[in-house]
Amino acid sequence: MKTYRPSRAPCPVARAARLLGDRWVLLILRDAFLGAERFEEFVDRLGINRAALTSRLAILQEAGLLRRDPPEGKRARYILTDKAHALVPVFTEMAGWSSAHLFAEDEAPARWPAG
Amino acid sequence: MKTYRPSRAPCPVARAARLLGDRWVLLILRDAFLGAERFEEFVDRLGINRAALTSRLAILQEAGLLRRDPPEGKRARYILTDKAHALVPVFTEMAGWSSAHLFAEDEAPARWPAG
DNA sequence: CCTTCAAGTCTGCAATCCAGACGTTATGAC
DNA sequence: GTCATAACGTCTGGATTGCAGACTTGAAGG
Repeated sequence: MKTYRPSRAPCPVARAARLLGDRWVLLILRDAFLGAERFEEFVDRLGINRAALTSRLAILQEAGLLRRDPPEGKRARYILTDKAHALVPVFTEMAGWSSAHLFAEDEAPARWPAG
Repeated sequence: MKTYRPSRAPCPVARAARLLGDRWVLLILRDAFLGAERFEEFVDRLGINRAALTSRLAILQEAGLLRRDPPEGKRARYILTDKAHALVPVFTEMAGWSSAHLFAEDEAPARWPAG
């Protein structure tokens, strides 16, 4: 199981990259911003393998971006913390850049956040 | 060798995640923004494996973020394209969030961009 | 021609990924 | 209460990806 050892590099980009430089972490956060909270919900929406999801959820909890409610037991919800909500502008910038540069002219990027 | 198949998801975050959801890609772009241009320079600064660097440079060229000069042959420089320069605000937001949330109170984040 | 350096390539091994099966505990229907 | 179902993981085996470090190749300098 993949675990999280936070970076101690003095460069903030390097620290962020250790956490955010992972496809699943970015997609899980995206879906969490869009309202996903439960384990099965992430599995269904992302098509992620269950073991991979388990490890990413653990990483995000260790990093303080998700809180498990309840902390033990089944049927938990994964709730975004303030620290995670502070990431919204990063995602917004990323979505803006992506919409401008990763889509062909005849393609319409979906809005983010959705709504 | 890891190759780049761009995402065709309609969600811009999903497309960006395919490209930027990789620790090395983020760090290579960071160093390129800070002036790195040559293969050995990235190896020395990042401690990245040469094969891994080769694959990431190929991905960044396919994605249109780096241009190889000259296109063939040895002793090349890797130059950021306009598309890559447009990513600077994403890195700035990311560095701001990281500085605010990934550093303890008694730690001083290095500035980014450096200077 | 000989050396050095830049820019990869190759090899072998370790970590990670995924599909899919399985286990366990809550929850709701009756 | 008890039975069925759903939620939340764990486990296994095989494929893919990753890395360290040695090797290769071509250009430049002397």
